[in-house]
Parts: sequence; C-alpha cells; structure tokens
Amino acid sequence: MTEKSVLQLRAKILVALSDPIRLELLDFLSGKERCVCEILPAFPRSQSTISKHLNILYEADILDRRMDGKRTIYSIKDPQIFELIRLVDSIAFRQISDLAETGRILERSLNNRS
Amino acid sequence: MTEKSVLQLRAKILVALSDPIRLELLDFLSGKERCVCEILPAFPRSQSTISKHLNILYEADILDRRMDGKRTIYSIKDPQIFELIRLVDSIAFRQISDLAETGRILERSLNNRS
DNA sequence: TAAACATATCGCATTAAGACGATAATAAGG
DNA sequence: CCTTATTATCGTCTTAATGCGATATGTTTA
Repeated sequence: MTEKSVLQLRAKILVALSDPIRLELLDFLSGKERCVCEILPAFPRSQSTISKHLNILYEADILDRRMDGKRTIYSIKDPQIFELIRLVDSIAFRQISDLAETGRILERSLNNRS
Repeated sequence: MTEKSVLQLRAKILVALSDPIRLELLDFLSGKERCVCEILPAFPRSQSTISKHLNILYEADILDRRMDGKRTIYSIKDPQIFELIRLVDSIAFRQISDLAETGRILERSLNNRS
C-alpha cells in the first residue's frame, strides 16, 4: 500500500539530488543548520534561484526548515542522505579505478582532480 | 580530454538515476543481462527512446554492453547500484514512517496512491 | 503603523530533457 | 552483393527545468 508512495518518494529524492547546486547546498548544510541569509552569499546565484532550490530539497523531505524571527533556517532532515552521496561517490571512484586498470589512468585522472 | 572527477561522475550517476524509465530499466536488468530486443517489448516506449535511455545509463557507467552477433546485450556494470537504490528507498520509507508518527499520514498517503 | 529585512513566489525568457518517426549503420543469412 | 534484422543516431517537436528581476508575504523594529 505504501509501495507506490515509496516509488514516488524515491523518484522525488533522486530528482532532487540530480542538480549540482542542490548537491552543493547539501554539502554546505552538512554539520550545521544555516539561515538563508548565510547561504545566499556562499552561492553565485540570485536569491530567488537559491530559494527555489532549497524548496525543492524541502519538498523532497531532504531538508527541514523552521523560522527564527525573520530568518528561515534550513537543516539536513536525515543525515542518511550523506550515506547515499558517499555511496554514489564510491561507485564513481570505482569507475575511475576501473579506468586505471585498463591503463587509461594517465590522461584522465591527472587532469581531473580538484 | 574526457576528464572525469569524482564530483562529475557523481552528478552523472545521479542524473542518470533521476528518471523513472531508467530506474525501471535497471530493475528489468537486475539478475540477468538482456538484449535490446528483449527490453523493447517490456516497455511501452519507442525503440529510439529506449535506446537513448540505455545509452544514458551506459554513459554513466551504470550499464555494460556488448555485441553478440547482431544483438546488443546490456547488463548491470556494478551491482552496488542496487545498494544505492535500496538506500534511497530506505530514506523514502523513513519519510513515510515519520509522517505516520506525526499523524499526518492520512492526507499525504491517501492522495498519493493510484 | 511605517519602515526595514528576510524570504518566498510570480511571470517570463532561455535551456535542457524527453518523445517519436525517419534514417543510418552494422552484422547475418541467403 | 542484396536483404533482413537489430540497434543507434538524427531532426524536430513538445514539455519541463532553470534562472532572474520584480513583487508579494510576513516579521521585527522604530
């Protein structure tokens, strides 16, 4: 009965994570909660754009938010989301390692870190 | 050249997973490899559309492919991808549980099934 | 209650994603 | 070679996502 909902939520979570700005926002919020006024100066995008991205993460239940006076404070709702991202990274890392094994490590990996 | 950092690969993987058809394709390929000619009849989309989705998964290094005569056979490259999906589901499931705890299960889950 | 802040939302322009039919490419069988 | 089978790619259309300025909403402070 909740089966369908899990599938829908799964899709919503994955879509929410499929944008580089939103991944950076999660990174920025790892550790401590932040008000929008702290987030804005850290990102080279308009206020409306950031607000929208934050809302997408909120709607996907990845972020929590609460108001404190005139500030809105966002925080990670479920830290397991970082486990998820780490798992993605480990898959990505293995892909790079596989390249290395087949001898094509040089041109790819030297240019690529940072 | 085609340089890939972990961050870029991370994004590519997450984008590749952010489409419902592609998630179904992965599910269909779990367990055994399949040729395109087997995949096509299982999905109500055009051949060109399926081919394109398969290629996106291949480009993200999520699928492997090889040719066998005139067939192209796709398979899961790294089964860890299913671990990833299970983790997403567990996060989604926890979201549903949290709703239940706070008593807001009704309006959401009733509206969301179908 | 007016002014100042902080954030969300609206409207619109631009870009990217998805779908599909048509066509190209390649291998196998005659 | 020529034909058929199988899959990939192209061109195009439609729809969805992103970005931004402008404006609305709500809160605090004077």
